[in-house]
Amino acid sequence: MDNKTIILSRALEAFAARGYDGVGVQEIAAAAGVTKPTLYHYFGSKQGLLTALMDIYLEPFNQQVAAAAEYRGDLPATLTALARVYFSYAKEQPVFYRMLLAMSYAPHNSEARLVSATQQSQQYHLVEAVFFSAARDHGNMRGRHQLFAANFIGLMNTSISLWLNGSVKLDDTLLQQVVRQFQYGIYS
Amino acid sequence: MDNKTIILSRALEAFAARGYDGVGVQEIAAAAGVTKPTLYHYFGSKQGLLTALMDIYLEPFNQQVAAAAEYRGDLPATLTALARVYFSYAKEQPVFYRMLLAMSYAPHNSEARLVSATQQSQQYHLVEAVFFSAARDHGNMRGRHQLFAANFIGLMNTSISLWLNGSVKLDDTLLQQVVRQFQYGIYS
DNA sequence: CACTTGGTATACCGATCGGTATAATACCCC
DNA sequence: GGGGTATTATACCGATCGGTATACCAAGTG
Repeated sequence: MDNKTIILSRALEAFAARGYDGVGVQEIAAAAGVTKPTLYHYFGSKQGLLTALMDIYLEPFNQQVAAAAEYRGDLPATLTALARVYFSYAKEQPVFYRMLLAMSYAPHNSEARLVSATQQSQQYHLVEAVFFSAARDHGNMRGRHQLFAANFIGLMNTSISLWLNGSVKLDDTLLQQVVRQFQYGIYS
Repeated sequence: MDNKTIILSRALEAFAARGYDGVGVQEIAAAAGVTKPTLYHYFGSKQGLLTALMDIYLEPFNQQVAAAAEYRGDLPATLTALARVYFSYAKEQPVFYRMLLAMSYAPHNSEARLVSATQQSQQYHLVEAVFFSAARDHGNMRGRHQLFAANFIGLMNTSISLWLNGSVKLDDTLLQQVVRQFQYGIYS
């Protein structure tokens, strides 16, 4: 691994463990076995380092979500596909997902939030679009896309959060439970 | 208002807006119109300031939750009462609730998380106990108390989060929706 | 009056913050 | 071998970090 990759890896670990504001650039450089100017050569700034992290890890995730979010008339199937993408990505990149969760709920004016907001809202809109399309087939859902999207993503993140803490197994059983739990409440 | 109260108030605003790590003690003192030694006279440390904030705001909240979490054989009624407490408290103390949400999802080793963890887990256990008791009447719930508690609190927080961003109205209609959305998924 | 007590300010501490100017390497292409 | 280009380290910047030693001052108490 070259230094650039090592820096990214150590930065991710540190940010996920103690938060963007809780970690100094110096510390990341030391953990990566380089000095600060090396880090600044590659990323320009602390914010640039976080942006690079988000770009690298979030892009493939967003693509998978976009693919799973294509609504073809079967809402349960679409939701299951979406949950499968979320669960499998969390299992693939647990450390990054930890950081992502913290940033989703970080204060609105924090530096970390500003960097992550754009790309995360993309995902949100993709999920929202699913419910917007599905409203053609389920009239009683109309006007509640935003709430549904937020609730569905929230439910998935709750399970992933429990899994990250070692409280549950993130398997197909739980996935079906999440989809069912959410779905039954929709039609009411 | 005396200086102690002013400091607490300004600290809450700052922490909620930019996070515990993102705000310096100096800045809080300046916003309160005092100097650092005054702040340290009352709270001893930055962590002490956060602890004082959590104690003051969380104690009445926890008491209300404890009262609402008494299960008397009617699960829908208990959940509705719980949601009512959460919603009304969020409306009463929106700035504090913002800070609380951020801390719930903050990285595990961050200073802010360590301070807030104890008191927040109290609430979590209260809600979990509701489902544990309800499992006597609804056998199919058995063994899933933790997941149910996390999901229910998560659903409420999602709504409150949307409300804090001005996306939804936090009224009785939404409250019923949350309870129903959650409830229908339980019995499956 | 003398004396304590709680609250506040001036001025300072060492450490760390994010960031950089400069220069020395190491490598590749000519 | 020469000339770039990319990568790295030494050493430093001003600012801010959390925290404190000291002393002043107002209010209450004997």
